[in-house]
Amino acid sequence: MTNDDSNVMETSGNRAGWKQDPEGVRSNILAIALEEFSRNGLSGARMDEIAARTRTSKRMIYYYFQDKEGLYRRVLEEAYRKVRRGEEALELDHSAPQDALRQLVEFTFDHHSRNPDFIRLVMIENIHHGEYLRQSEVIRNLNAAAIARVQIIYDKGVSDGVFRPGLTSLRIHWLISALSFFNVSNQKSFSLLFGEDLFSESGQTTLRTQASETVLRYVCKDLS
Amino acid sequence: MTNDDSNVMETSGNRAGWKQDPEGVRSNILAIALEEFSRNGLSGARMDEIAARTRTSKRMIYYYFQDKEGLYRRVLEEAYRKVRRGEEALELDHSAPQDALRQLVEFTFDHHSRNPDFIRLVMIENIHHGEYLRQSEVIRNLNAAAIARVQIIYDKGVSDGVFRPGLTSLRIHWLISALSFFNVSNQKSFSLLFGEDLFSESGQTTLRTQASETVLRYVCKDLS
DNA sequence: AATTTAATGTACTAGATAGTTAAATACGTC
DNA sequence: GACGTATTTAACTATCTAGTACATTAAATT
Repeated sequence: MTNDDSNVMETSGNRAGWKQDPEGVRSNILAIALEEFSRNGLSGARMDEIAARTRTSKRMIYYYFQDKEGLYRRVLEEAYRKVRRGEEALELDHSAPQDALRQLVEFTFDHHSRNPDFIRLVMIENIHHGEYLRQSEVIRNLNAAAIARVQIIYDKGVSDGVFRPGLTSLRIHWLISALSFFNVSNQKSFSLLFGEDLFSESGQTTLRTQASETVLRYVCKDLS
Repeated sequence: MTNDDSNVMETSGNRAGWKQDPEGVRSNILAIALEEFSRNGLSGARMDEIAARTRTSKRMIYYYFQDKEGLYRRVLEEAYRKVRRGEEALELDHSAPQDALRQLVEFTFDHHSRNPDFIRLVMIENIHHGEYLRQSEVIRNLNAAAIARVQIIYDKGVSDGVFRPGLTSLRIHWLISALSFFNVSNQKSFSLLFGEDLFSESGQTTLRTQASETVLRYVCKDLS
């Protein structure tokens, strides 16, 4: 009879007073998982490691996200959402087309540079042949905006007579992405093979200018 | 007495007549390992799977390459060597600078496109922060040639008065690499988000032209 | 021919890792 | 305030995986 109480006490330990906080727990898991997947890749990341760094336990990860791939998918979605939200900060519509385009390129360049975790996730996703990106309708709907932004600037530039006609916003967007993405994605290999000059603070400033110059020279009718 | 013979026979199986072929075995292992690492990444690749696809056994992989990382390092080195050998095929020194540069860009664009396994290895290596690239002195010595090739063309163009001065061969090489690399590395994510148009056969032809145009417009004094 | 060395095959193991089982605790609702 | 559901904990397991021990055969050397 009297033993029951003591048994319960013995195993209770620090479980005495915990508060429920589903949303907090979920977002805490996602934040840590983003770091781990981004650092180590899908197969490289360890569920035990993620769990340990979390304020909760491994069981909760499976409770909320089913399995490792489910967690990865949610991390990917969340990363895209966050980055796209960040892009909405840019406001440039009433500038001259050349200025607007320059601003767009330099903003994108900086934005990628500030979000290396996101870049790494996209790299990882490409390693996996876009398998998980393909499964997410959410993400696919977030990206029309990027093309539309270029389209507006380009159309204005053409009708102003400063941009050459015959280009497409898709290809201009591809060019901007290529320069901004590569700058982050291949920073390690490039600096190991060719030196660190381009990736110092001043090197990056110059490279950003080079990027916008490159795009402008590609799009403009005459060189300014 | 008489049992000894039969015992030996029973376990001998297909091991009767095998020939030694160290170099063949080594290169067979490397070729399969390249495919597996390139497809699945360092932590994603499975030693058992590599061994199974090999004409030899797992034991031999460890015999020749010590451990998984040792194998990966050799695969990386071999891939760089092979790709750099492929680049030596290009011969263009006595063309006009604009033509030479255009040829160089389009050659690089195609060369990357033909070697997706190599591109994937470089992506994977960047995910690993260039950890293994850093360890290989072999590779670091292979890359001066790429810059030198650009330098020759650029110097000629400047002294001919067709290229603008003040640029560096390093930055021009960075630009060429960015366009050629991104085209392969981000093909999956880009086509999933923005459609497959750029990656059809005709789309790629146009994109290659866009790449060389981009570089030329960046480098040339006046637009042709 | 005997002996040594290099190359290969087979079977195994220790540890890592994704995922589970079973039970306890908080919270909303009647 | 009793009851059912959502949330959380801790300990456990089956499997996967890198790496090894040990035996064996081909070639080189003497």
